[in-house]
Amino acid sequence: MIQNIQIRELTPRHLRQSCTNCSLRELCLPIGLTPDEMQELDTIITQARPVKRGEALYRAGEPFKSLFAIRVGFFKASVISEDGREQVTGFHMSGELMGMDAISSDFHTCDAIALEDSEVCELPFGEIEELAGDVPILQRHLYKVMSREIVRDHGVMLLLGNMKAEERLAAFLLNLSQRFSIRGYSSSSFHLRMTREEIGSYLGLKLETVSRTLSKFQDQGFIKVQNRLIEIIDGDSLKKLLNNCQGE
Amino acid sequence: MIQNIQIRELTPRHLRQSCTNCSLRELCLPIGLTPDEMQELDTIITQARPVKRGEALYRAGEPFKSLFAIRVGFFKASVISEDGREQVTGFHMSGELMGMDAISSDFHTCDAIALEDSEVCELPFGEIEELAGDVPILQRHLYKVMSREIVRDHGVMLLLGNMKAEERLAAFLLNLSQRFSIRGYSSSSFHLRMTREEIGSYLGLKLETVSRTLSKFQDQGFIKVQNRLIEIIDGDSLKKLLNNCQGE
DNA sequence: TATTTTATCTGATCTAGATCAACTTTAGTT
DNA sequence: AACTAAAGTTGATCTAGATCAGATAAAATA
Repeated sequence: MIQNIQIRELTPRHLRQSCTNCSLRELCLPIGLTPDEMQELDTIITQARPVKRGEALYRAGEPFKSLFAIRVGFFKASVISEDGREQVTGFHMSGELMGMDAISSDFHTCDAIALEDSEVCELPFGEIEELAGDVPILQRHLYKVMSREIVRDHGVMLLLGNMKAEERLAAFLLNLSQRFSIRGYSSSSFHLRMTREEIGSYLGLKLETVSRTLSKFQDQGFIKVQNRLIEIIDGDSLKKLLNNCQGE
Repeated sequence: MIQNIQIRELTPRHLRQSCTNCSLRELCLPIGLTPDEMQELDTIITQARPVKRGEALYRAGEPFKSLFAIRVGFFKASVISEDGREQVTGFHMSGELMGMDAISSDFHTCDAIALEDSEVCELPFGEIEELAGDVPILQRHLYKVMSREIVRDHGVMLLLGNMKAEERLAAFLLNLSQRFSIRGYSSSSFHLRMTREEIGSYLGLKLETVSRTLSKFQDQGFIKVQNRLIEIIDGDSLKKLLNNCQGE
């Protein structure tokens, strides 16, 4: 089930904790560190950095220095081929870690673009790595986060390789819904931060198909669409659409 | 360029070194360990395990204990949806590491099936992890290998989301060719270990389309196809096919 | 507020690749 | 070697989604 692939360690409770500095406590790093270890982690992490809508957090080809944890906001990650075609590889929201693709070559391989005014914590990878050598739970956590990204990518491959347009859109909406819900936002009503074209790029569809399919869902009474505001009226029907493609 | 995404640290020279035990020396772990560290790594790694063609190395849902390094042979990794549709997420050959997707949840999320008689080294993850805490170069290497998998997956997304059937097949053949070449095998003549259906699953195409496209390439004089034996006659034309989709 | 510019929707076609079907070849098995 | 099952090829159709085109509508900017 594509909408369950995005397993999270975040819970609304964690999000609700006060977040005085840019610590990862509330973000994406493990519960279970000692106060000392926490302290050390905090010293590594630089001040929160704002990224305005439309700005790049990093771009493919830039040298890799840090991972980034999204504190608030919304990003797209995409690979651009030389002729300018864009493949969106993911949409990322608060509490998620970006930039792991860059570890392998020491250069970023994607662009990361803010789709709304955002704030990130910079995690200098060298220092994180060093600390991880001393703090097994942190090391383990990094492996898990990277592994989760791999699992997520496999889910997208399944979607792109096997699903029909309606199934892709349904999976996409349910996945967003679930992720907003986990962060304490409404699961039934949310604002799309991306264009139809970006959705299409992610789902391997043209923007017209995205638009048409959303309209169709609206006609069927599954959702209500007002430009980028989505209201999910009948999530069960959306899920059924997905099951048709997976469960017998 | 899809065929360049698979960056490797292996060189034919490494492969040609004698390989007395199942050590990772020749496989996929870093050059640069001290003899002592090597020693320690060797003690962790259990005896080479044979996997017969058709057998599963592991299956989705099984508890995760170890990563596997392919010593010799060829595997496919795939996610199976409940209705039985298969999405092949990758083909893996000697020197590659499998099972990293399982770290996130402690359960395997893919099936790994041998496509020819193979041999793997089992790397108990708990112990590897522990050793990595003491051996920064090993730790770094693990991060890199996982990151590389993420990059590879993004390449597949680009392929599935943006490319036409001919482009996909061309990318696929060139990628295989390159990987065989790196391992000291011919880059211009190789045996496909997988069925047309498995190729299709990986590339998001039906087996008929795979078959037809291979025939077309043969008619155009790009390749020679004799069942599963592929001979690349005009690799430049294949590359040009790819450039059409990427370079302007 | 007026004016661009950019995003979205919807209809009318077109087409790449899926689907259906029949046949051939290869590989396993007795 | 004969037999069976599995894999591959090729042709004929069909269709989901792409493409092309024009009309709105929203958002950014002057």
